Amino acid sequence: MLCCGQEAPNMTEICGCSKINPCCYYCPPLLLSSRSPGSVEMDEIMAAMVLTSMSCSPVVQSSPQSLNDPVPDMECGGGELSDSGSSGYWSWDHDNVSPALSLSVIEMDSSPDDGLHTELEQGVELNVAKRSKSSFRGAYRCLWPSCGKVLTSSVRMKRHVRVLHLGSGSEQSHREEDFYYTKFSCKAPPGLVPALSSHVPWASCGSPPRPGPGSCLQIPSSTSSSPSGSGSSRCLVCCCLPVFQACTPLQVTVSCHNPAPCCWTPPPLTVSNQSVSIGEQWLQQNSATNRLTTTRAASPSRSHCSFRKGRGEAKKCRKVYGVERKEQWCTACRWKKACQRFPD
DNA sequence: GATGCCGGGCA
DNA sequence: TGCCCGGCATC
Repeated sequence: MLCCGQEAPNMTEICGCSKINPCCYYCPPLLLSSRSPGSVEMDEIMAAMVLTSMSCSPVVQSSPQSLNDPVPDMECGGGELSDSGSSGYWSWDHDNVSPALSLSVIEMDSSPDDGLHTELEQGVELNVAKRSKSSFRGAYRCLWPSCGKVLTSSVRMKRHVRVLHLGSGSEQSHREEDFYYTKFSCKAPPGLVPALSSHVPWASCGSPPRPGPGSCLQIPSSTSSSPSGSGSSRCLVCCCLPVFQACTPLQVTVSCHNPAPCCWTPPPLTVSNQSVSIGEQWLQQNSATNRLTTTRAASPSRSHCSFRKGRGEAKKCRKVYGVERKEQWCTACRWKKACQRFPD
C-alpha cells in the first residue's frame, strides 16, 4: 500500500507529497483543494516539505476500490498493460509482467520511497525485496491527501475520516468516509519484484508525472463532491497511462522544443550511406532514414520555426534529368518534396 | 522565370 | 501512405 506513503509504520509521516504534487489517485487535486488547512498535522507538514525537496518519481497508481474488489483490479491492470504494448510509443515487456499482476503489489513497488531512490535502482530493488518479505494485511489506510493514516479498524478509520477530514457535523460525512479510506492487504508474490524493478526507467525520465490529458485531473469525481467507486476504478486507467506516456515521448518533446532542430544534422548512418552511392540504390537504403530526417526537419517549421532551407548547391533531379525525363526523378522530386536522391 | 520544397488536400 | 499541387522562398 504505497501511494505517497511508505510502509505502515511510516506511512502517516511520509505520505503528504500530494500537497505539492498530486501525483496519484490517493491525492486527487479535488480532495486536495477541499481540505481545510487547519487539519494538517505538523509531522505531515514536515513530511510534505521533505518530499517537496525531492522529485516525485512517476508512480503506478491504483485505485483504492480495486484493492477491495479484485475484479476491476485485474481489469485495469491488464488493460493498461495491453494498451501500453500496442501503443508503440513505449513498450511494456509483457514477459516480465505477470498477467495476474496485482495492483496491491504495484503499490508496494511504486511508492515515493522508490521514487526518492530513482537514481539507485539497486536501492530500489533492496527496498522492494525487503517489502516483499513483509506481509501487510487487514489495515485501513486513510486516502485523504497528505494523511495516509493507517488504522486497523474500519470503525476507527471512519471516525477518523469523519472527524478529521469531513467534519463530524457534515451532512455528507456519513456517506463519504467509506471513500476516503481503503482496506488493503499486500503480499508480493515471488518473482514479481524483479519484473517491476525493471521498470525503473520511468523514473529515469526525470520529470515528475504532470497532470496532463487523462491524468488525475480528469477524475470523474471532480464534478461531484462525493466521488463514486466507479470513478475511482476509471481513475486507475487514466492515471497510469499518461504517466508512462509522459516519460517515454519526453525525448521527442525535448527535441521539438529545442531550438537546435533548425541546425539538426542527419545521423551518422545517413552520412555514411551517402558516401556509398547515389541513386536509387541509395534511395532504397535510406528511404527510412530520409523519412526520419524529413520528419524531424519538418517538425520545427510547425513549431513556429519558420525555417526554410536555402537552395542547395547540389543538382537536383530536375536539373540532372530535366523536366522531359521526369519519370527518372526521385519520388520526392516528383512530389515536389525535398530531393532524396541528391540531398544537399 | 526557373527551381526547390513546405504545407496541405485527396484517395 | 502514396500522390499531387498550390504557394512561397530563393536564385
